[in-house]
Amino acid sequence: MEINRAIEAQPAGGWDTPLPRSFYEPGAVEVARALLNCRIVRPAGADLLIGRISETEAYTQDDASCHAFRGLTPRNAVMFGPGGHAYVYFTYGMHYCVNAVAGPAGRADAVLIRAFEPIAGWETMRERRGMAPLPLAQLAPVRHEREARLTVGGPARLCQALGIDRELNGTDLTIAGPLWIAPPDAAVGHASDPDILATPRIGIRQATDYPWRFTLAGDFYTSRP
DNA sequence: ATCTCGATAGTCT
DNA sequence: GACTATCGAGATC
Repeated sequence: MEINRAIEAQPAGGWDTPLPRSFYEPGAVEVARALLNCRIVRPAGADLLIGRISETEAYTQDDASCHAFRGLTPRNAVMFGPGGHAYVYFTYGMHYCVNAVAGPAGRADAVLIRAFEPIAGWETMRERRGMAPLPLAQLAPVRHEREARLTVGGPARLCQALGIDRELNGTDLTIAGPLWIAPPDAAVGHASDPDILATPRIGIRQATDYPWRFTLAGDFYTSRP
């Protein structure tokens, strides 16, 4: 297995220390693998929403299913900028999805964040998703079918849980602002290559055979392989 | 567990 | 005018 440069370049740090721009410089496939287990962080008023990224998809500018495949438009403009920014798009008349832009400026790659494990702020996430609060006795997220529906099973669910909409399009993910991505928790660590599952991407009609959807073997917080 | 379908609006041909 | 990197409800097995 080849060494993942994006992971090597990643410094140690807490949830409050965003990954640096250099993390996003490789292409979408490499960054998509490296983002597994990293933490997506979203301040929400008084509390903080944090999730452990558990499912990603890579989109490269050479790939017919990528929004940037047919060139620059107002919608996909942030994909053509430097890596480490959020590309948020609106689709099907009602849903938002978030990507982390990858590659250097001029290379329009992006990584779709499809699922995460709620780590902090799950009460707020449930509220935003329109789900009933859990019983008071439950002090932490439980690995339950109902709980998975919170942030797993489609990329628009996690956007709803985190309150991500078009206003966050273009957000710099390398600074601690309204949305950023931090390294994995030290106790969790980076995904090791042998644990990463690569399967076809979901919901596309072009280039359906590229195995560019990444999950972790045995991870509860991912839709079925 | 797996399916079909409707909602709903922005983007591009 | 067609299509969409979707979700949730409801039907059906």
